[in-house]
Amino acid sequence: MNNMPKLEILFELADVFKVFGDSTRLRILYTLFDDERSVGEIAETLSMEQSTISHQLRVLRTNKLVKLRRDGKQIYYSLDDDHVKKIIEMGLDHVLE
Amino acid sequence: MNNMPKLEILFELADVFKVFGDSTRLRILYTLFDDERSVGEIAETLSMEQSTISHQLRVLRTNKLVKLRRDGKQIYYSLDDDHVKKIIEMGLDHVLE
DNA sequence: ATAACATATGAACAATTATTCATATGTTCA
DNA sequence: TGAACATATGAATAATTGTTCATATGTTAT
Repeated sequence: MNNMPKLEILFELADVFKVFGDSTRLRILYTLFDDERSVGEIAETLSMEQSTISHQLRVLRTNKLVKLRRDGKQIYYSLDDDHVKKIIEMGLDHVLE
Repeated sequence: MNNMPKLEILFELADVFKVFGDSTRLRILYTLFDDERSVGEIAETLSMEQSTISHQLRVLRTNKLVKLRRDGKQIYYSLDDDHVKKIIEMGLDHVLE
């Protein structure tokens, strides 16, 4: 895999890593590691403002890292992709070595 | 792997992803995928200022993604870690799917 | 229809960061 | 020693971004 991807792909790639490059978003993703959670549950778990969580969930959704399901008044978010866990664990390997 | 790491680790993890979250740094890393290169070679390959490359190499070095070797006037950089390729390829998988 | 609740959104602000320019440091060779 | 070259560094600037506050949208039950 020695060929540099096209610039356009590189920008997308950088954007994906940018999404992982924020501790709030990482915490949200970890909250969703096992199960779906509503926005309120996530906010309470992390002791952060509902608005902050909602904004960041939008970033995660735009980048296809989480998906959502509406159930009545609540909206439940869950991981959208198996890559998510793998990418995080790869990064963790690097950090912990 | 359902346990959320300590906050301190999460910050470090976010920092690592932040490093990958910039297209210039990704391009530099790709330039080093196969072989070491001097700062000047990298700058010329990417058609970017020597100073820009040097600044970003420092970021990469601080985060242990590249290492360096001096040879005369030139300094040759190379990937420091097998994780680097793997993390990038994981991200690329996500982008390309 | 209206109240109560859950979530999303827009504007504003503070903080971070990538790049450039100018210059400093370090190395080689005459 | 001094000139030429390679790389690093500091300051300045422009752009991006995370959070908060206030409010809008959407849903349920009465």
